[in-house]
Amino acid sequence: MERKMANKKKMDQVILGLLSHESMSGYEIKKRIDMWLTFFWNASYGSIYPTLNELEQDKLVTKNQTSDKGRNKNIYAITDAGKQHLQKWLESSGARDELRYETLLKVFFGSESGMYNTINQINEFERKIEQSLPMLKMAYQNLEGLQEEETHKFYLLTVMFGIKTYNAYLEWCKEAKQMLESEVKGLEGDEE
Amino acid sequence: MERKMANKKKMDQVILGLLSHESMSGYEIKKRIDMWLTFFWNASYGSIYPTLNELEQDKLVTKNQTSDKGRNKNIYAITDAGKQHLQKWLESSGARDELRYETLLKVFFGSESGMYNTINQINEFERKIEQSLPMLKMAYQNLEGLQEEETHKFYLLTVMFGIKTYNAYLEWCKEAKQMLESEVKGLEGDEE
DNA sequence: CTTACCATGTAAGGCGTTACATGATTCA
DNA sequence: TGAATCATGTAACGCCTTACATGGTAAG
Repeated sequence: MERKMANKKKMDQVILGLLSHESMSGYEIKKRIDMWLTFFWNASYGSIYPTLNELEQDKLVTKNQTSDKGRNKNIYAITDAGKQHLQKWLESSGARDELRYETLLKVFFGSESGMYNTINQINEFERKIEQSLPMLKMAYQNLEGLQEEETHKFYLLTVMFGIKTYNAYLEWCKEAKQMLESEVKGLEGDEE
Repeated sequence: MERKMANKKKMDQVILGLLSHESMSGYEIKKRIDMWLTFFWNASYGSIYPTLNELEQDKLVTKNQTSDKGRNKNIYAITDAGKQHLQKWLESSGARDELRYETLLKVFFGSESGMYNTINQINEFERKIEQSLPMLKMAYQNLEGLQEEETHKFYLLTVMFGIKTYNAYLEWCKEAKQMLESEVKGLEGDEE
């Protein structure tokens, strides 16, 4: 064992990271990921709950079953071993940063579907970005005011990353559409 | 069947797209992906060759076995059905654009490893970007001169996207490190 | 009363990489 | 002669989402 991989499966670290800030349930972990990490990381229950069990078996977290008004809830807490595990990963090098943009694929093959279609695809992309930006900007403003908490500084950095790249995306959308539209004007009169 | 999915597996479209430009072998497809799409899409032989067989069975491509000086080579060509399939996808909406940046995860949990480590992680990220940018800029300059070819306009758009976002990343690296370093200066004298 | 949310989990299966396996040719 | 590149493919397996399954509580 241990021959393959050496990479992948970062769910462990995401969960340990969140638990290092605060003990919580699997359900709450999912909410935090969707709230704070969704811009650059995603997770489903189908990977969260099994991972929590693995982490418990490896003694990196402990499970505390509580019942709040008859409703069962498993609160997980990180152990010292878990903190060490997290730290080791945080200090390791070789981070994998992956982009997988179907929109760019469609743009790349744009000659097969024409300029109008490509413009439509860019518009759809632009709308998605424009819808996401306000949330990032709100997060930015909220975090700016909460600088006393050590963790917030780091949250802020990731939010800044999101805002910067999304603004770059929007600029690109404008320029790309201009390029494509200037092409169309050159052909003026050819279309009915 | 057809109940699940409705999304995913874009390898078909990537291959059809490349073959719509030019007939080629699986090996050559891999090279093209690594050359042109690597910034926003990746593929391995383990997914290319099986997909080519599926596409052939579905009559979306045809295989032509040739032997070039005793060396066997399978040249694939897109069929009319394949072109229709590609077109349908190009014109469909709901593109999935996904980012998965481990570096940002490490930054987000930066409070657990400290400012120095986070700066190191950002430096590593910065170096990777700085190494990739020259290739994108070269591609940009090459494509600018070849505007008569219809396909090149669209290649250029994706290259522009890459350059713009990478520049935004580098800006972020600078700002992020400044924020973290100003923090360190505030504590000057605390370290031995 | 019914919708939304809280809460936990499993099963199936798609997707894609890694590693392995093989062998020819080209170039230094 | 040995390394790099050309060229094709498979097996194993890890990762993750989707869909399913269940049931309680809060709010309108």
